[in-house]
Amino acid sequence: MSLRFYDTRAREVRDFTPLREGCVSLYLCGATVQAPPHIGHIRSGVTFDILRRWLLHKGYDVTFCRNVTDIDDKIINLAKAEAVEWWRVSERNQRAFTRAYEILGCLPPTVEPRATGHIPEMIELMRRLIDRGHAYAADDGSGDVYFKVDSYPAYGELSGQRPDEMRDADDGGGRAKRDSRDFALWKGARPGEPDWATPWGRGRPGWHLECSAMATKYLGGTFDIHGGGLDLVFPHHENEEAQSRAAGDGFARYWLHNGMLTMGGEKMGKSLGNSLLIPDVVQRVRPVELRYYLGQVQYRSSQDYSEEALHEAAAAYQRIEGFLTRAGEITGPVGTADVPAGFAAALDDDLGVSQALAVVHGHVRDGNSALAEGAKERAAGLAAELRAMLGVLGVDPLSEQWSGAGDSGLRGVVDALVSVAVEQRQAARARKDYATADTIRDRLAEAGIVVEDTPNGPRWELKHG
RNA sequence: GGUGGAGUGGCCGAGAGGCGAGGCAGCGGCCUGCAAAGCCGUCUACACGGGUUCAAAUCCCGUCUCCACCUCCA
Repeated sequence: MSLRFYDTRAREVRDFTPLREGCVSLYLCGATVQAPPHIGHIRSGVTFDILRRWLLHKGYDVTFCRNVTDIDDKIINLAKAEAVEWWRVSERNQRAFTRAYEILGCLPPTVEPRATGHIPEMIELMRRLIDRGHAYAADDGSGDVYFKVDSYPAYGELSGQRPDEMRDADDGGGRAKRDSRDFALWKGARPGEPDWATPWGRGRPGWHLECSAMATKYLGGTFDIHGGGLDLVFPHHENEEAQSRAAGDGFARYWLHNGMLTMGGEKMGKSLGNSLLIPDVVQRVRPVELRYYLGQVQYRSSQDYSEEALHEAAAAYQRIEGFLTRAGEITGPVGTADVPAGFAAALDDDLGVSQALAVVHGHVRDGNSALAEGAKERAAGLAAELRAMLGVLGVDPLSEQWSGAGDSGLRGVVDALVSVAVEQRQAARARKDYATADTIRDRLAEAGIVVEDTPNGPRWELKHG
């Protein structure tokens, strides 16, 4: 089966063929860095990280551009409230995003451009739009530049909106708009706010312009995939597409949008006061378990966060992890293999992770059976395929990211210490002194160490969560 | 008012005209000194009301409920 995606614009699943054979250009609307990320932002990050890993696995050369919008009203207002420069706010939050992506094991983007670093590109794009009659500088000398929506008949095609049916925009700043649907490409300077010079006066970027400018700079006038959250379809992506196409670019060939993360059925949002921040959540489960949780639901569905579901996901992940750990202990280091066909077919079909996970769990079950039967080769083969699948999903417990290689020095020490206790317990068991044996096991458990008796003797590991 | 999406077993979540996704939890069994882990079995569900069909969770009509977007938003 070939790779296919649900394209928001076409409103259907389409076979994916890249513009240039063997290469995929991918643009993701990253963050407007006005606050630290909550787990909804990171769900989006994980979704597109899985997409990227799958494309890489399939052999594509992926150029992944994830932008940072480092200036907007909220950033400016926050800076005012804190009496600091605007860039201190955006830098601080950008670092929080970067940390969060790292903690969750998202591969760094090929390029991560920031809006304010691309003012010349934005000016050039506005120039093209004005020359073609699709934009105008405000007559009032404010420095505002607007996109002329009625000059672009296809406006609304991406989001399925009909301009006539839309509610009147009320974006406050529209001082000199000729039509209420026109949107600001550029906002004229206001006292005490950052601004940059343009041929139409000083000012700062409007929201949508930066993505068009940066996407085309790094990926070309036409590129393969544009991704982002479902809440960006309108107006952000509609406006991006309008700007770029009106300027003569082809822009995105496929539009992918991830569903929202909700809490109690309501969208998680910075402004809604129901944000769960990454540092809080990774207190409750390990980062890899959070990633597994966020990545287990098909990306277009909304996902309702709950503590219970989070812990269920952690339990499911630990089961997978347990098999790989035991397989490694019994059969030796787990090797590499390709992913099973069923897994590949599931991911090819619009990133069907739930189907893919059914294959993952099937391998875990079969692998456990193989271990129990002493079928080492079979177990090793299944473990290798399992690792390949988990690698695509970004949750391979044996990968450098998650294997905890950093503690290896301490681990040896702990192993030696635990071994002393375990040997004493074995001695007690041998003389059928089960009270002593159980006491030792209980005390280790209190210390966070789980001892299991297996046909190959006792083994131990650290308890999670 | 417009646009789009969703309602599945105790819970999370796939699927999409017949052939029990998967996970978590529970229960029973095997294993174990007892556990743990694991394996096997079990709980057979698709918002509601009609209809089409040999057959509907899946198609059609209607109803209800919820969500997202149309305003900053991943």
